[in-house]
Amino acid sequence: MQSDETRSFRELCREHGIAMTHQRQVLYETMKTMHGHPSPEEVYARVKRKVPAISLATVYKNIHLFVESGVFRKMSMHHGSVRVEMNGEAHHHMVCSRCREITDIAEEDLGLTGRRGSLPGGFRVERYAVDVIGICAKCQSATGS
Amino acid sequence: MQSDETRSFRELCREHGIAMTHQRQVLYETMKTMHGHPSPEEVYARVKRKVPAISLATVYKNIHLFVESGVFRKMSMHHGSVRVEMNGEAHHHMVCSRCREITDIAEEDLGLTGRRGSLPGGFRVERYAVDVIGICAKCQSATGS
DNA sequence: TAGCGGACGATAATAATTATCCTTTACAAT
DNA sequence: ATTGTAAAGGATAATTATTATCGTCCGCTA
Repeated sequence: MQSDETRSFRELCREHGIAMTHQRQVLYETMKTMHGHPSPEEVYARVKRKVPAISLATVYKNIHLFVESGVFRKMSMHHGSVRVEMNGEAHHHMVCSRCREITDIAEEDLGLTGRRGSLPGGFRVERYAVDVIGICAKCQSATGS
Repeated sequence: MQSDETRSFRELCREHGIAMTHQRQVLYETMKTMHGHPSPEEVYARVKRKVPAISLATVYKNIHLFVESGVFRKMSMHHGSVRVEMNGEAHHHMVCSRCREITDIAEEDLGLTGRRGSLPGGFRVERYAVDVIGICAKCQSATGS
């Protein structure tokens, strides 16, 4: 007997040309429930609850695999470590230069219009990653500045 | 006797409230001559030619000090290590997702229009940091893809 | 279901950065 | 100019994040 989740994950793996394993499935489903920009260590801690014997190396290897095969997106990092993007919508980031907190902002709320097509030097554009650097509301009220 | 450079660096230090040392002066003047986004190791290698006894730790400590006190700007990193921005003009970055090379692009060449003022959540905007993710010309011709 | 290549787990190794600790220097007050 | 003190430098140990290695085991195709 095979659950719906397992069946669809098996298909997802096939689409992306990777083998389906128990660890990968738990990893994938755990990550899907996480919000924000989890670090490998945070993912590891969560997955360990379901698969206690899992190795941190496996978490790293599969996060990379997911990113390379396009299952998840790696975000441009302002944290000190690799982070994965759990928000599937087109969006960008507001980075507080004081407390380093990173908040998502929807692309339409940003009101940015970029030139599509090609850029100087024959660079082929895949996507834009915009970081808005500034001061978040919390830090503004904290110091009054 | 004191050279003009030394005199002005002494002033710079005073303005930023930091002590003036020989190592700091050489570090500062060396970095000013470097282009692109040098890594601490690269800066270290260069400075070593002038001050062979300098320690890598000193380079790190002072790069941080320069960034914190506003002498130089830290760039959002897509390299694996901390980089300092040596281009004073308003510009953004094109990041090759294949070879990781980062090239500057002038703000006007990017042709983006941003909404100034405040964003959702009361976030006060200081500046935008745009990374254009894509494939550079070299990697395009290398694989033909 | 057999066989093989890839995946897993444990852990060593590496890279980047930071902390420690002792010596030396810069700077302000004398 | 002299000196006291806090900060800076140098050497290196420690830490953190990540990757490589390697023997064993499992998923997938024939």
